[in-house]
Amino acid sequence: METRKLTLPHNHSSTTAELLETLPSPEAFETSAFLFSLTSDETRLRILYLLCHSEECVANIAAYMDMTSPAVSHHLRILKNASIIRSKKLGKEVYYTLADNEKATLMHSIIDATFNITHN
Amino acid sequence: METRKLTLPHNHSSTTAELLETLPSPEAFETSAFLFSLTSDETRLRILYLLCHSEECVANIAAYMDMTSPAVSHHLRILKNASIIRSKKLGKEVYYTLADNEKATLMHSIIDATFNITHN
DNA sequence: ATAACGATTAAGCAATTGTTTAATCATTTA
DNA sequence: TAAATGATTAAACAATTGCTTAATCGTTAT
Repeated sequence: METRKLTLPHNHSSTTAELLETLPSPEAFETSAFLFSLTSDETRLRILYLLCHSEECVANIAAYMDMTSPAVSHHLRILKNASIIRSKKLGKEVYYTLADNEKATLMHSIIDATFNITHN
Repeated sequence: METRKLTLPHNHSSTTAELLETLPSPEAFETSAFLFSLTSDETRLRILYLLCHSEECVANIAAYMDMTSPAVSHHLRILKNASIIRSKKLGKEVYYTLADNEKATLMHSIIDATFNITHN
């Protein structure tokens, strides 16, 4: 395993050098940024918020969002691929809701925390 | 004030209709999505993480990120405009660090919470 | 004063992303 | 079996975004 030796142009403080030793892994940064990207789109955030509080079929989500079903389907696939939501098929309809795992719970609480600040 | 009356195509459950009454405001969705967009870019997330734990000048951030200073400056401006970081000028150098306000604290704790999951 | 250095700005570009439209798949109903 | 309905897929397009390069601004040092 290769580790890059980093020499800063200006050595102002010692904390930064120490910090570099205890850094989250590149994968942690990558997957964290990806999780944030899921809710960085307003449309997707609204869909996810809805699914945090109910279980709905695509047609209803589309009506609620005032969007076409292909557009909604696109966002649902992104959230589903990320394992943030789950789906079940009943007849012709596919019902989506928040998944039951650590990542989904994290996203839910992050959204709630943000709304506590941005509300009003 | 106009409120849109929404009729869902399929009325499966009553919870969704109730949910629509207690929805966060459109502005809350907008500003929340914007906050998430700040850390949805891996580069910006790494910069913000660094500034959560130290105060550094642009040249050092650029060295740490292995990026050009214009590229770093671009991300710093985005974070600064969002009031997540603050800057002070000392001589030729501009030092950046996490801002001291509710939004910045929120972002910091959100990042920490996410790393707790994505780490390993 | 002028040269050097750190930082920012601006223009151009490549890549990514969200939406539209049309077509297809799957299930149910007539 | 054929028509209708809900959902997904795919291609095309517009808009956004992050980075590069070059130019400019501000401060310090020669």
